This record gives sequence, structure tokens and C-alpha cells, in this order.
Amino acid sequence: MEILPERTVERLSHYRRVLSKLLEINKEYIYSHEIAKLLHITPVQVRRDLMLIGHSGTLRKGYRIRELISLIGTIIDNPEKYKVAIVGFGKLGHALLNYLTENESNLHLVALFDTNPEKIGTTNNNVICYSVDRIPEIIKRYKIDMALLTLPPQFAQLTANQLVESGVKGIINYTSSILSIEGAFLEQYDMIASLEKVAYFTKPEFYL
Amino acid sequence: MEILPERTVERLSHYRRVLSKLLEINKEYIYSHEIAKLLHITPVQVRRDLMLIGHSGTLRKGYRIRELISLIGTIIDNPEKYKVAIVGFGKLGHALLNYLTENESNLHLVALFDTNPEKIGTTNNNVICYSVDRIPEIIKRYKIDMALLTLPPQFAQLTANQLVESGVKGIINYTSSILSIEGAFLEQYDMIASLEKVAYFTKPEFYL
DNA sequence: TCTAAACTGTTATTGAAGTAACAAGTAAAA
DNA sequence: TTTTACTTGTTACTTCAATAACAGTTTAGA
Repeated sequence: MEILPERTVERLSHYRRVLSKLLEINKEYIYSHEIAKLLHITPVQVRRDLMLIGHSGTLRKGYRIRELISLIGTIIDNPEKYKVAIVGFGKLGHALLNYLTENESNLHLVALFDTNPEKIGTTNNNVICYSVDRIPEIIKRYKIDMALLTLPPQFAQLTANQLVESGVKGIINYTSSILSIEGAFLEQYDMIASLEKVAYFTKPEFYL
Repeated sequence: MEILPERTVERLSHYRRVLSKLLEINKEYIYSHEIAKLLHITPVQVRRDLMLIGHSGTLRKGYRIRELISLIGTIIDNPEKYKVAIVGFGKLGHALLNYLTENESNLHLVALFDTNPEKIGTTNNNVICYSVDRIPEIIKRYKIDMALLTLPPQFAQLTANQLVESGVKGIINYTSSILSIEGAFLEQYDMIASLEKVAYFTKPEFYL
């Protein structure tokens, strides 16, 4: 299978989430325009995404929801769950912990890391918080795939290097520091930049 | 001035942040390739962004840092600070509160909203937490421009409608529910989709 | 049985974002 | 003073994502 566009992967995640809810209320088939309406996108985009993952619907009946969910699973999930660590157990780290434990997903949160002695050694939602000194050891031992960086920006690059050296293959950087890493997929999410962007577009001269 | 591309606006925010640090250590001029290196982008992109905002550098000397910072300010800031509210004062809301009060910026956090009676009426980093019932009243009274949604997804759409009706012009939706709004700029940030995307790209067959 | 409406699947087009190429001009060195 | 190296500013090109257009097929109804 070809590598999918990033945007398509994001939408697959959305598709699966809304379809799962529909499955629960025993809906069996769904049209592309119904999916589109739920996500506020166009029907063409839905069909195109499904084409890319090689899913076929039934003419004039739409897509079999159960089948589609399962196909999306084979594409964006792993046979085993992805193992995730949160580095920096502050407010944001805690929020992410909640997201990960509340939402059923293919991600398995395995470890937390922090520098605060009061946090180290505690168990939160069944996940242990380790000292950041033990990053290489724990990452390797549990074969952790992904890390979420929510620590103070000045430590972000150094920590990212350590993580990648220890085998992490995906990083989401929530700090305001800009990282460069090789050998792993990096996603930056800068809250301040995002806030300032939205602020810019709230200027009255831009309303449509 | 023409409306700027979204990505350019985001980068302007980054430029300003790193340039401010350089100004503090008394650096006066900077080359496009120096900025590029700091942000891990290409020099061309820097020059192109600066061209778009109409900034001129000095040949073979680069850009005057002080001037550039001030120009970026006139573009992405308002004469008055943007007024911001956080709706849903949980862990993520708290994290955003910290971001906004720790980082010097053109955003002024004016109000928090929650449903929890224990939180309502409290003051956090000098910001009062109100009941969500008072959204229309408070938004109008303080002329709030932007809102950050960090409440449970099932209330997101309803609340967003209220906010826009009360005059909010920009919304960042951190909930997993997909919103549709008219008359305001909307930015969705879906943590789960973002996690699943990164997970997808950590698959071994995609390493470069 | 035939016709029309409805929906899928795919290709072509448009649009946005990023990259490359290069002309023009200046400072420093010869 | 002349030459060379370097850096900006801008246009042209490429790549990625979204939208439009339409061919093909099935079902329902006449």
C-alpha cells in the first residue's frame, strides 16, 4: 500500500471515531455524503480518502460501516498497540494522560517522566512516573514507539535526542522550542503560534 | 496589506519569539540563513515571508532585528490586546492558562468558564472563573475576541454557537467534536487524530 | 422491460504552500 | 579602483491537498 497523505490519515482517525458511534446504534450502511456532513467536509473528499485506502462501497447503498472501521484499523493501527510515553508531567502532560486513558484507541500509555521528586514513583491512572534520568533505560525496556514532549522548552532538544537514540520513532513536541531530529517522525504543536494565528484572523477586515 | 497565508502568520510568531531573544543579547542585524537555521526552515522561506510583510533588509548586512520585531508586531498584534477566554477549566484549560500567563504576548486572558461549583468564583493567576451560564453576559461585557474550548465534546457545538452570537471572532476547538461555525475563524486541534497520525508515520516502512 | 435518479470511483483541474533559480546590488578584499 | 563573494528580493517551478467533473453501475419506479 502506498504511503497516505498526512491529511488523509488524520481524517481516517475522524471517520473511525464517528463511524464507531453509528455502529453502536446499529446503523449498517452509510453514504459518503452522510459522512461528509458529520465532519463538515465534502463527499468527494470522503470518497477519495476511501479510494486511497482501497475500500469499496456498494452502489446506491453506501459503505458497510463495520467493514470500513475494520479496514481503517488495519491501516492506522499496529498489530500490537503503539507504546507511548509522556515526558514532562505537568498540567498539559496530565491532560494528555486523561485523553489517552479516557479514549479507547490503539495507543497504550506506558510511562511518564518528570524531574519533580514528588511525582517520581507515583502511579497515575495505572501509569508509573519515572525520573527523566531513566529515559534511555525505560524506553528501551518497554520498546516505546512514541513520546509526547510537555516539558520546559530548554530541555526539549536534549530530551528528544535521548529519546530517538533510545529507539523512539515518533515525537510530538508541545513545547515552544523548535526541534530538529533525524530518524523519527516529528510533529510540532506550538500553542502560542496557534493562538497568535487565530488572533490575526479575528481581525475585522478578514471576516468573510 | 494583503491577507497573509496561515503558515506565514504562524512563522511570524516564531520569528518574533527567537528574534526577541537575540535582541536581549544585543544582536543588531541578522541574515535570512541565520533565522532559517534557528527555525530549521530554508532561508528562501524566511525571505519570502519577510517580502510578504513588506520588510526590507540591508544588502550584505541582513535584517535589523529591532525593526523587524516591531513590524511583525504591527501585523499580528492589535492596537489593544486581544481578549481571550478559556471555556472549560480542566487540566488542559489550566495548561493553557499557564501558557498565557507565563508567556509575554499580545493576548490578554480575561475570563475562565466552568460548570463545577467548586471552581466557579475562584481566581486563578488573577483571572476569575465564571459559570458557563454567564457566557453571553461576560463575553459581551468584556468584549472578548477569542475563546479556547477545552470542555467535554458534547457541549462544544452549543457553546461555540453561544460564543459567536455573543461576539467572539476566533475559536480554537481542543475537543474531539467537530464544529461548524459561521462568522468566526475556527481552528480545530484534535489531539487524538494528531496522535494517531504520528503513530501511523512511526511504522518502520516509512522511515526515510 | 425500460427509464431515470442516485451514488460510487476515478481522472482532471484548481489552489495553496514550499522550493529553486537568478537578477541586482553592496561590502570587502585585492 | 576593480573584482569577487555574498545576500537580498522576486519570479518561476514543483509538490501536496482539495475540489470539480464525469463515467459507470445499480436500484426503484413507470
